Amino acid sequence: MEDSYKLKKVISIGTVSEITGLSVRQIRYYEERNLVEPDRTSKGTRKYSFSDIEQLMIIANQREEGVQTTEILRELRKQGSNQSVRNNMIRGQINAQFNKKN
Amino acid sequence: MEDSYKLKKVISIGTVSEITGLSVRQIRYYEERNLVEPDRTSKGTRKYSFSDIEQLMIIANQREEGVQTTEILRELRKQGSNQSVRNNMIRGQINAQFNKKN
DNA sequence: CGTGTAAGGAATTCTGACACG
DNA sequence: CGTGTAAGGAATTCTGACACG
Repeated sequence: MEDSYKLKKVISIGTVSEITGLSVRQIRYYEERNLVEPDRTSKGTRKYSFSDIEQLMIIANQREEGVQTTEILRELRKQGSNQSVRNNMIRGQINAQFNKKN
Repeated sequence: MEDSYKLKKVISIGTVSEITGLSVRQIRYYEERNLVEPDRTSKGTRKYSFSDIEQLMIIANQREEGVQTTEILRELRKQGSNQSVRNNMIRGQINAQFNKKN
C-alpha cells in the first residue's frame, strides 16, 4: 500500500545506534564521509531506513577489519551493495553505468 | 538477516503522527483504548512498527465513519486485520483460538 | 583518520489534568 | 467519548570545536 518498508526513512539516530551498536558520533561521521545519507525532517533531525541500518552494519564490519572510510566508500559503490536502491529505482540508469564503466 | 521490517518497532510517535495524519494525542489515546500497542524504550518513549502505522490508518478510517473505539477494537479482533502478527508468529495458537471461538 | 566529550540550544516525548461536549 | 491544550520535567538531537593520535 505504501512504499517499501525497507527504504522508508523513519528511524531516528538513537534507535539506529541501539540497533547497530555504533555510537551516534560514529553514525554522523559516516554520513560526513558519504557512507550513508539519511533524510532530514523539517527541523533537521536525521531519519534512517532499515536499508541504511544494514549499510551501517556492513560499514561497521569493514571498520573492524581496519578498512578506512574512503576505501569502504569505493567498495560500496563498486559492489553496489546498496541493493535496495538498485532494486527499486533507476535500475536502468544504474545498468547503463555498469555497462559503461565496467 | 534481521526480523521483518514491517514488525520491528522503531518509529517514534512524532513520525507516526506525520505519516498517519493523526495527532500525537489521538495516537496515545488509541493506545489507551488498546487499539495499538507500541513498544517502550528503556526511558519510556513509544516505538511503533509499520504494521502499527497501517493499523492506525485503519482506525483513522473507522473513526471518520463515526465508529467508536470499542467497536473498532471488536472488529480488529474479529477480523484479525493484524495480519502481520498472524502471519509471523503464534499462528498455531491463533488458529486454535479460531477453532475454539468461531 | 576516527571517535570521544563538554557546551548550549532547540525540539521531542511523557504524564496527569482540565476543558468541552 | 474523543481530542485539544498548557504545564513541568526528562531525554534527544543538532552543530562546531577541542582532544588524541
